[in-house]
Amino acid sequence: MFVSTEGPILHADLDSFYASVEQRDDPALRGRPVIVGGGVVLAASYEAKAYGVRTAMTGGLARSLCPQAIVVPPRMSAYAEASRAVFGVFERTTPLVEGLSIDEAFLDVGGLFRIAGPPSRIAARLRRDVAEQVGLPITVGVARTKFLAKVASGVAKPDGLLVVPHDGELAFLHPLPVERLWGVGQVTAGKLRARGITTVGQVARLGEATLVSMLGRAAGRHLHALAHNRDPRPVQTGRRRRSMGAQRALGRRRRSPEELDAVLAALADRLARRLRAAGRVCRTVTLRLRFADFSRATRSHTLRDPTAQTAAILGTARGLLTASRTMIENDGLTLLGLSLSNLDDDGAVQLALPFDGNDNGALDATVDTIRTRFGTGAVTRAMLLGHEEGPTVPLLPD
DNA sequence: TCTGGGGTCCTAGGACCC
DNA sequence: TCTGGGGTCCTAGGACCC
Repeated sequence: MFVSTEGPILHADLDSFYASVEQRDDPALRGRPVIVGGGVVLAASYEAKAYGVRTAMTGGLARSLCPQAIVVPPRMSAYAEASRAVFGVFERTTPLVEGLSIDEAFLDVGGLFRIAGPPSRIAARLRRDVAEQVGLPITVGVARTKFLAKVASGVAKPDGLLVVPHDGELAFLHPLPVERLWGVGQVTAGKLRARGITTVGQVARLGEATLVSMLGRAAGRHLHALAHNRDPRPVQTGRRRRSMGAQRALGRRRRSPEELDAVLAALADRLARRLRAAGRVCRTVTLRLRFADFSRATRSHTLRDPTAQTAAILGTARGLLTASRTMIENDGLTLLGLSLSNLDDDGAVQLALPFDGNDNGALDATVDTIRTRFGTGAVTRAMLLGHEEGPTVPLLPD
């Protein structure tokens, strides 16, 4: 983990990311309203947004708003690849990159002035590099703090660049609607609106104690600080994920216990593989349930010993599912999810040996060598690592 | 229109320990 | 016999983000 010194900070955010990748890869989609995703809108091109189509909207509503939209299924691997390429551009701009999601990041460019010029020039070049090297539009907000840089990119979208000058921070911030504040969603905006508060400037005039009594301690303090543009958080590289999850929507049809168990087993298997591929272990297994009325419930169990084994994770998940049987039968289950948290690094030692892929005998010999040296039980996983970017193939079952 | 899939952080009560 | 204050961990729920 590396923590930076002090701004200026860029917030770089790809525009309508999935839809832009689709338009990049299929010229027939350019300039036309594009919706990625079927049941729910995962992303909409700006041409579709002009008709009111929004992310997370149901497909039916989106099509009724924009009947001429072209709906394409998501291609997650293409987006992951595009994301890697864009983050490559980020890393060549500055080593101080904090990824926030697949399509946005903070970049600390303080200290680059002498070699790269002022932040506005760095940001302009970043946008040009992403356009030329990856073929995607990206918006960049520049400010002294993370929070303000993020607000700036939100205001500048799409395909824009906005620099908030040091002496114009509050003049920029205070006229904005409260929804622009990071962390203010529907619920919080509703609470504020109920008191007649619609702009950031109005929030700033409220005392911290008032905000805390309205929104709770953390949210109140957070909002108070942001409204006054106080955000000391540095750009942090190397942040690690704290949980890992997978879920499956089930529709409204009633599912048999056997069907549910099959879904659960698939989720546990997928997660355990991802956990092992990341070299990590978990201690807490959480079952996520959603019901016909869209209410949700979670049931969790914390293990004594951390694990990344499919069997241990699935066994725990099965226990939680069994304990939730009555709820599931009464309320109509529509989604089943599993989440792993309390993550830690796998303590395993990894030993890699060169191996001629054409010679199966060489693999056995390698495993034997390790077993002779470290004991029969020492080899719990054998992975075939490809040259360069090749896949990692597990050779022994867990 | 009838609602995906992947995450982060905070709150609050109870158990337990010193 | 009745009692304080502080801390950590676990569980469940909720807001929010992309």
